Amino acid sequence: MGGQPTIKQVAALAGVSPSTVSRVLNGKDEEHMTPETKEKVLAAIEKLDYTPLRAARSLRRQRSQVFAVLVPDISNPFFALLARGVESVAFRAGYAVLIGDSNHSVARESRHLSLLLAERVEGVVFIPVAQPDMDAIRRLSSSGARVVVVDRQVPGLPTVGVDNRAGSALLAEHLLKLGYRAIAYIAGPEGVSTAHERLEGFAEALGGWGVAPVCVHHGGYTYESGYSKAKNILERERPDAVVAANDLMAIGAMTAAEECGLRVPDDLGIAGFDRVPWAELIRPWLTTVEVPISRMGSEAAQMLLDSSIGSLQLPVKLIPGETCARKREGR
Amino acid sequence: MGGQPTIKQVAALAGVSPSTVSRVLNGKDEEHMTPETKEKVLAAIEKLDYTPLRAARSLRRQRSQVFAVLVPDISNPFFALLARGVESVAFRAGYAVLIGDSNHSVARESRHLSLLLAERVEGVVFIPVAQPDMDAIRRLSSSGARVVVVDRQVPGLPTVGVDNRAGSALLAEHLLKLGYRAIAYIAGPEGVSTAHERLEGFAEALGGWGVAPVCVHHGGYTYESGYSKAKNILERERPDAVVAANDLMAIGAMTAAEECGLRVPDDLGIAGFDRVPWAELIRPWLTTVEVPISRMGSEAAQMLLDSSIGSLQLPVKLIPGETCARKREGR
DNA sequence: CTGAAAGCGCTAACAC
DNA sequence: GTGTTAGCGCTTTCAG
Repeated sequence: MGGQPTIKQVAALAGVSPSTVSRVLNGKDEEHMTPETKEKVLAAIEKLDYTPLRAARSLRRQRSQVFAVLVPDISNPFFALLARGVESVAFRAGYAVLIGDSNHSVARESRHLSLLLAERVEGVVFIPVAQPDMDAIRRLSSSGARVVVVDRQVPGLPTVGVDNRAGSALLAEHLLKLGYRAIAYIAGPEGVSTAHERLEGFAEALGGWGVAPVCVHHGGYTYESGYSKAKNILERERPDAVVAANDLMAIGAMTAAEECGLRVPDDLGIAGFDRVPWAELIRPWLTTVEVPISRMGSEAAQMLLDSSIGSLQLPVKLIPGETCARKREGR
Repeated sequence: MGGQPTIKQVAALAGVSPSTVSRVLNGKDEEHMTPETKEKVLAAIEKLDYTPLRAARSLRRQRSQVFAVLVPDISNPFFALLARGVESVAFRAGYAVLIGDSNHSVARESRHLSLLLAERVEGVVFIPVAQPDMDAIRRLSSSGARVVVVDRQVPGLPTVGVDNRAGSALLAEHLLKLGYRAIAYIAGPEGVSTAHERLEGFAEALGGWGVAPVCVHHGGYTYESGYSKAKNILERERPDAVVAANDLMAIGAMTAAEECGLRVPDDLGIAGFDRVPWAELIRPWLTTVEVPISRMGSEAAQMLLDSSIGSLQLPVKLIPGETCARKREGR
C-alpha cells in the first residue's frame, strides 16, 4: 500500500536528481551520460518497481498518449473486431485505448465526444451513428484530436472504408450468373453512407444486365429488421433471392424464409455483406462480401500514429456460399 | 486551435478566481455562494466551451476516474458483451473505460497490467488467461486498484461468476431425460476454473444416473478445437451426443458431425454452454446454457463503484434447442 | 554530464 | 463568500 513510488524517491535511492531519472526514463541525452549513473538509476527503478504516472506526464507533456474507439455497439462482432485492430496497433505504440459505446444514440455519442475532449485523447477511431452531432465532432477535432471515421462517410473527416459499390456489384454479378433474376433488396438505414453505396452499387450492376430489383426496403442493419422486412417481402412478392445490405439482416431473412416454408437455397437465395466472424458457422453457408474490418481498425490506428492523415480504401472480396447456389438453368 | 481554455481563462472572463470556478465545477460550497457569482462562472464556462482537463484533475485529486476491461480477446462476442456491460455502468458514473486485449498471452496480459498501473486505473474488470502472472496482478491491486475477476477464479480476488456446476447438471439431466446415454464431453482448457467446474458438474450429474461420459477431451474453448476434438471422438467412438464446454466448441463439433455424415440431432445430439448472442442463429438451434455475461459486466462495474467488494454468483438458465431433441425411446 | 527551478491545470487548505 | 497559496508528479529549459 502507501502509494506508488515517485520519481523523487527513485532519484533519492539512486543518489541523483529527478531530472536525471527523467532523462533515463525518456532516453534523452543517453549518449552523454555516465554509464554508471544510468545503471544506478535503472537499479533504483527496478528496486522500487517504479512506473511513471501517466497523468503527471500527460499534464507536463501536453499529450495524453490515449486513443479512443467510439462505436454504436461494442457487442456487435463487426465493431468488436474493429476495436481489436485498433487496440493491437495502439498498444504496441504505447497508447492506451478508451472504449466508447454510443448505443446507437446521438445523445450518448455526443456525451462521449465531450468526455473524450476532457480526456484530451490524441486520436479517435470513430463509427458515427446515422445523424451525428457535427458540432461535438468539430469541437473534438479542433481540440487537436485526430479523428478517423471507419466504414462511414462524414464530410470533412478522413475515412478508412471499402469500396461498397464494387463489392455490391461483385455480389450482383455472382447472383446474375447463377441465374437469379427476381431479386429483392433489404437496404441499410437511410442516411448511412454505406447503406446508400451498397444499394446503388447493387442496383447499377443489375441495371447493366437489364434487371431491376423486385423491391427495395430499408432496414436498420439489425437481425430483427432483416427478419421483419423479409417477412414483409415474402408475403407480397415471389423473389427468387433476397439480398441484404449486411449479414445480420441476411440471417434475419433466413429465419423469415424458414418460417414461410421456403428452403434455402432451393426456393430462395440469400446473401449478405460484411462476413461477420461467425458467418461461416451459419448453415447453409451464407453468400457474402468480405469487409476486412479488423484491418480497417489497425489501418485507422496507424493513421492516427502517422502524421499522414488521408482517406483510405481497402479492397473487398466476394465469398460465395451455399445460400446462393442455384444453377443457371434452374433446377 | 490554440489549445483548449483553462480554468484561469474562465476565471478571468468571469472576473473571479480559479478556486471559485473550481468550486462551481465540483459543486462544493454551492449553498454559501452568491447566485450571481455562480451565474457568471457558468456563463464563462459556456462561452468558452470549457472542459476541465482530466489529467490535471487526476493528478491533483490522486484518482484517475478510469476503469479498465482486460480480456483475452475483445472480438469474442462473449467478452465484447462483458465490455458493454462494464462500459454502460462506468460511463453513467463518469468513468472512462480503457480496453485491454491480452490475446490469450500471459506476456501481453502482464504488459497490460503494468500499463494499467501506470495509468492508476481505479478498477479493473478482468478475465485472466490460463496461468496469469500473479505477481503483476498483485502489484496492480496493491497499488490501490480494485480488481474484479469475471467468469474465472483467481485466489484472493473477488469474482463475478455463475454456478457452472449447477448449469452443467441442468444440461446433463436434460440430455438424460431425452434418452441420451453415450455422451462424449469436450472440456475447456486445463487450468481454467470454469472448465473444471463445468466438467465436474456434468460428470457428477451423469453419475447420479449411473452413467459416465464415453470420453473426455480437453479443447481450448475455440471453434477449431471443438472441431478437431469432435472429429477425433467421432472417428473412434459412437456417442449419441457430444457436449462441449462452450458454444464455440459445440459449433465446431457440429461441423465435424456434418463432415462425418451424421445428422444433428437424429444421429447425434450436440450441446454447448454460454449462449453466445448468435447461438440462436445457428441451425439447428443449439442446446445450451445461458450465462448472463453482459449482466456480469455491469455487476462487476457496480462492485468497482461501490465500496463493497465481494464475490457474486449469478444464476444460469438451460436453453433447450433442436440439437438435442431425441425422444426417450429413440426414433 | 548533471542539478535547480519553474510550471503544466487543477483542487484544497487556509486566509480574509 | 471568495481569493491566495501551495503542490500533485513529471519534464524541460537553463546554469554550472
